[in-house]
Amino acid sequence: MPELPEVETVVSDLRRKVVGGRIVAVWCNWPKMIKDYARQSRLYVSLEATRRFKVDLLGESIEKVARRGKNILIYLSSDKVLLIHQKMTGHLLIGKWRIGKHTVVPLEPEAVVRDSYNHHIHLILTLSDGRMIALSDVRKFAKVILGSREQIETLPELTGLGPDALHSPLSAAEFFNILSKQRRKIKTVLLDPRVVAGIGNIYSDDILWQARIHPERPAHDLSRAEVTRIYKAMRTILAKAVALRGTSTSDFRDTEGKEGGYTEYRLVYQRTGSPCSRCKTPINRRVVGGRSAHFCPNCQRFLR
DNA sequence: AATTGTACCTGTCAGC
DNA sequence: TGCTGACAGGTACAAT
Repeated sequence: MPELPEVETVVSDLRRKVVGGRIVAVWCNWPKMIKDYARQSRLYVSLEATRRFKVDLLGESIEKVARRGKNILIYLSSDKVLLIHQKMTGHLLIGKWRIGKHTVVPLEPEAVVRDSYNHHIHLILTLSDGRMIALSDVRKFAKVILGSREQIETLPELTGLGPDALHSPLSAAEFFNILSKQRRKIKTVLLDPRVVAGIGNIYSDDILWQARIHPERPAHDLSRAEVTRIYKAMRTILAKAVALRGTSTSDFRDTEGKEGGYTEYRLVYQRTGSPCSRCKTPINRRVVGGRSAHFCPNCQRFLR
């Protein structure tokens, strides 16, 4: 779920609310979400590693928070870093809960109480002032990795990331050079974090609609003018979505349980059948690279 | 080497 | 009402 704007929203919340905090307790009821930095691709983590994860976090202070693609990096004292990836349905919430034997009961804030996320909280870091950072995830795809700064920053999923879709100094000309090496469909290429980091299914659809490019056009066939349109759309749409604190088409919420404001400005994502806001042609949906693509068959023609 | 398919999970919703 | 299948924001790895 969370794409660049949603992760950026969560990161800005963390910076404002928990930097300076000290971790005094760690609770987890889904050990598989804790990955070993040395074997981060392996599914299973030993009980020993889980125990060490908790012990290593105790007493650590949160010094700064950064975003790398869709990864959240929480820099701690003692030269440690906690990496969190929310994947499809992860939510980072800040509040207070009562941790029972089998349930987590929210004490505050009010906004979170009404939502079902409490039932899917699997990790809680308690700060010394009593507030908690909770990671909720219905589908349990989210992952966390704890290691030294060196260990985390050299993880292949970070070193292998392409330039940041919003904040990298990447120029339109450089973007053209990158895309000219890709024979895959442009929609698939935009979704590949090793090519460009931060774009997911919502914004890839909106970017391609804004740029008037069919999602199945091979990336290397795009002209300089077409790539420039994609580049400009990528920057403006992501900046707008960040300013509006993300999209809640599905269930994205910020750390207080509030929805994002970009939802009503969506151009095509999940608007199948609705009239295109440029030409009134009904929006199409088609599976591209295993993901659903929404586009205007008139504005975004395959042949130009 | 590049590209496509599969796995990881649970929930919701449409259709019968 | 209950069942079945499609679909949901991501990405690493296996298979081709």
